[in-house]
Amino acid sequence: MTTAAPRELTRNQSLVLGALTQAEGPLSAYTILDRLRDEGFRAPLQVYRALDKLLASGLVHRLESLNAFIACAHPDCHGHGMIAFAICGDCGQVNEFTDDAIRERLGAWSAANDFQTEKTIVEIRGHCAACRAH
Amino acid sequence: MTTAAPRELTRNQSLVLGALTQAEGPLSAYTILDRLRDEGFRAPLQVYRALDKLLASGLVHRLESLNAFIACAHPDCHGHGMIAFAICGDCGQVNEFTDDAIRERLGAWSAANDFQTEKTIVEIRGHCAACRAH
DNA sequence: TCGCACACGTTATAGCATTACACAATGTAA
DNA sequence: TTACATTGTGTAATGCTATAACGTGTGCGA
Repeated sequence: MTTAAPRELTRNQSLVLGALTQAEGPLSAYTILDRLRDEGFRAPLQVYRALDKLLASGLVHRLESLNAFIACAHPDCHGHGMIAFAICGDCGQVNEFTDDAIRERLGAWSAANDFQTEKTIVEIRGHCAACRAH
Repeated sequence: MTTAAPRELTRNQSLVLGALTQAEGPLSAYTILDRLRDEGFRAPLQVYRALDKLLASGLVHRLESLNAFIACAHPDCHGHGMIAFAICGDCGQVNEFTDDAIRERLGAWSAANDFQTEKTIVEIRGHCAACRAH
């Protein structure tokens, strides 16, 4: 997997990335929009267009099971092929991690089935230790 | 992981399951609704309520990256903890499979991080062999 | 100067999911 | 039997997520 061009960010892209970086958890596109109204954002498309670029460059990840977005937890080493997320349904905290064995197994399945992988989604939903401690 | 109670299906649940079984690929809730209008379905909630039960019993799976649903490909052995899907972005075909190594690695991460897993999502998006052959 | 690529702004619309209220059928404990 | 809880159902309204289809402006290489 290769890292996308780290081209300079535009104003809108920087604002969206900033909103996600400041947030302590994932944000929906519409929540981002609300948080950037003071900066002049008026329409969802302004957010989605910025997100498209940020996703392509690996600076932001999409959580499919949440329809939400989060800043990459490893801002220096984006671009690896498989990223997994553990999502606590109680506090909303997200833990980002990678696992070479999982990546290898998914790669093996793709090879065995002649399937060309474009994106891999691994998300585990559950309850974190802190929340389970009541 | 334990299989949910295989209680008898109601009429609505049977109709929704039937629509998904007949379909050759995943269906959105609104597509199911359209296909069941002749059976008397009028509102999205009729579909979503039936889907809730079918998902809980393992007869149907939700594809998070597609916001769509598909009948379980192994109707006899539902209830296993991790199911992976390979989704072709061209033809829409979905391949369902399991992998003990992946399940084991995700379980190891959960144990190491004191995370109680409730649901695991593994989806790979890409292009199947048939579609890549033009 | 022309044409192209890209980012941006706005309005409208499409697609996915839930809330809220009302009613009927069933099972069960008092 | 009465009272209550549970479960499934029907309908309308609403909310959340994402994209289509316009048009504008700017920078840059041919």
